[in-house]
Amino acid sequence: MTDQFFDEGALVAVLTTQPLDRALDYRAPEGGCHLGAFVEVPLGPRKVLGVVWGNGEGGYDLAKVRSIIRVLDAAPMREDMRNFLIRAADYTVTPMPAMLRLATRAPGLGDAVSMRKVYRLGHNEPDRMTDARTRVIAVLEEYGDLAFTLGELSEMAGVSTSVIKGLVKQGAVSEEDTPRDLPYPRLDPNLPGHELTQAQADVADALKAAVASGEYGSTLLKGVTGSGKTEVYLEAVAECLQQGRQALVLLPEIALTAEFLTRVEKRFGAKPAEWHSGVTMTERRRCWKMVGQGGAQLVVGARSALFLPYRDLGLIVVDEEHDTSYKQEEGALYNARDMSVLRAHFASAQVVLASATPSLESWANVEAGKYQRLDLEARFGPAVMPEMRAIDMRDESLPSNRWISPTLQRAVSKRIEAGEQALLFINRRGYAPVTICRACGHQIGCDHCDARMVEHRFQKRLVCHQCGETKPVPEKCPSCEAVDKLAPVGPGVERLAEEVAAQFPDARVAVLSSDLYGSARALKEQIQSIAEGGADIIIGTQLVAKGHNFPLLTLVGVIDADLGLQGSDLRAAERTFQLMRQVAGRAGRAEKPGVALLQTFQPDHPVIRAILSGDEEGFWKAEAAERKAAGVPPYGRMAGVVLSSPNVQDVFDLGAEMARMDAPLRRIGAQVFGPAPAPIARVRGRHRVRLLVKADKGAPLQAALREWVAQFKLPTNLRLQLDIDPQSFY
DNA sequence: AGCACGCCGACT
DNA sequence: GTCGGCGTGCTC
Repeated sequence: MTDQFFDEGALVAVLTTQPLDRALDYRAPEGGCHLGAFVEVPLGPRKVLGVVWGNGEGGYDLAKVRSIIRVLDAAPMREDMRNFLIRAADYTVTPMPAMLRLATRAPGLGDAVSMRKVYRLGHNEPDRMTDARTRVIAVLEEYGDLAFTLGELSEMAGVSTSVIKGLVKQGAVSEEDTPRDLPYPRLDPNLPGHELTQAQADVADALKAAVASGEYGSTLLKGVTGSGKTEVYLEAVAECLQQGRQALVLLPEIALTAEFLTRVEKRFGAKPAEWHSGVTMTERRRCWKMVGQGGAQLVVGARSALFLPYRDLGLIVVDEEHDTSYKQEEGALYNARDMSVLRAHFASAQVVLASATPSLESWANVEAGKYQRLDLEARFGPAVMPEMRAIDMRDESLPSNRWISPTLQRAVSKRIEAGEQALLFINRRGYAPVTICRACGHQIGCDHCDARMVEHRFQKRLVCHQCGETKPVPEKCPSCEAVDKLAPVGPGVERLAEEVAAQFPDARVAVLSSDLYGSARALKEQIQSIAEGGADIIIGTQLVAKGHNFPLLTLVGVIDADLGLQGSDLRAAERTFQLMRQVAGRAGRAEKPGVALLQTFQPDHPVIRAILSGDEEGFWKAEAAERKAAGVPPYGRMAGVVLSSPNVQDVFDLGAEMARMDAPLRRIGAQVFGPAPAPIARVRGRHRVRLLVKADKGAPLQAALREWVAQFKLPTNLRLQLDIDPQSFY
């Protein structure tokens, strides 16, 4: 299947990353170009990035058609990638240029091939030998055919760079140009893998067989924490590499990559390519290029790694597939989990969705026969699932502004005395979620958003978790001007830490909250030191629910298990369930059995009961029945529309008009709800109004939405954002 | 997205 | 008169 070639001067359509609604015609440049080529084209007075998308459409004054300036130094975009982008744009109702931008996020894509000088042993003898020269030659001889940069070589030989330059002049050392972006070290899939139990080996074999088929397929790999999920899917990666195809492992959290890279290195003898917001520009460019040339066999990354130009992608693993951070919430709105399945379709690749607590979507896809399901039940070694119990907060006497019940406190003390670790989980960052005036009841809000500001005592400031705005804690109430009446209300991690310090004065306490660490590295070091026993009590947010291994941990206390149960979010019950199970899974991963204690005011709530009884299938079935009855995802389809503008009147007017003119939606049996002020009604000075569209599962929702939205002319400055399958409903 | 063009109010 | 506000339209 060779890609079409266009001779010089041929009329071609080029899709650019500029927000135009269609491809424009250009002439193929000198030397011609391939279909899919990354090119630079003139657009008005500017030069922009584009991709050769097909034959020219014609119909434009031929005299005005301009020529492609040049073909960029990158492998042409492959047909499966082009088709994937088209379908992804269609599904998410995203304009093609925005979709193309996701696929061209390579720093320096437009640059000329970047070269650097490397040095190796030359053919001549130097005119005379000196100590320094001898050392240089010795280093080069020792490493045989390997070449080094000037800096590397001078350091290894312990000589100044001028010594090497002198040897180059005489031909004793040769200097050559090589491309700056080098392939990643080869991964060896034939190295012995982790020893697997029979059950694990069976699951691994099933995955390997799927990969070996060379066809599309999806598998839900369900395994409780510590069941060896990672080891098992790494065997599928091994099979994929053996087939000579590329593999991608998506992780929801950058903080998890470092640990994962080490595991890959242990299994395959080298580190894979890495792609997320934390890697340097140089590394990203190398990764993008090498993925396209086949110089990277395995990529580990965040959701955007899905848009890299793989040459031959054979396997996508979505680890912790239920994690909400797979949903991109800004710009192009897509869910990397769903898009993985789409991409795999076009690439004839396998998808493995791994989780201890799968999303209801994936569970339903298994029920519908779309995904294969493989379970890893047995835990590694002697550890068993922790015992889970509720602490009924109605029976506990707890003074105000205290959050650790006497029962929980006793349990923690016991663990510390035994030399074990306890984890206290609270899903709120900062010191206190609300700052209230005791004189007038005013709650301090953000000046730019409608969100309440969260006190961060650590930073000595109030922070808006919506827009990031910060300000100092005011001395007097901004509303009634009363002095010294502002009081923090409710618990956050920082405040809980304060209480822990007061109640357990001799314990070593570690706080794990994403905003306390400047870098992923600092966070990783902290996690490492905790795992080695550097703390008695760990206080953590959401962050601790994600896959870290703490062998000494035997008690998990959930401060407020009711958080997230209430509210209108349709996924609230599901999230609470997943979170509780995961946090509980932290306890007793190694030899010692663990206990999880959930503080709750609603011990009889079905979610709390399902968690405590461990009846997972029961929870899923009950939740599925409720969603089916309500006609909501995954048994119905939803889309969100957010209108935003600096002008309040504009958003409400258009919102009301859109709700009224809903004929295109009614034709497919869909309903519109709203307009309502979006749950955060103001963000960065823009007023937001939201409408929700609900349709039947089989309804052609996207087409109807396009038709519906096309009826309206947006005032300048008013933005309309469509969100297919919205995740959050706040 | 940029950038030019063009049509209205305030000004040296 | 003309400077400059930004709404409208075009880019092969």
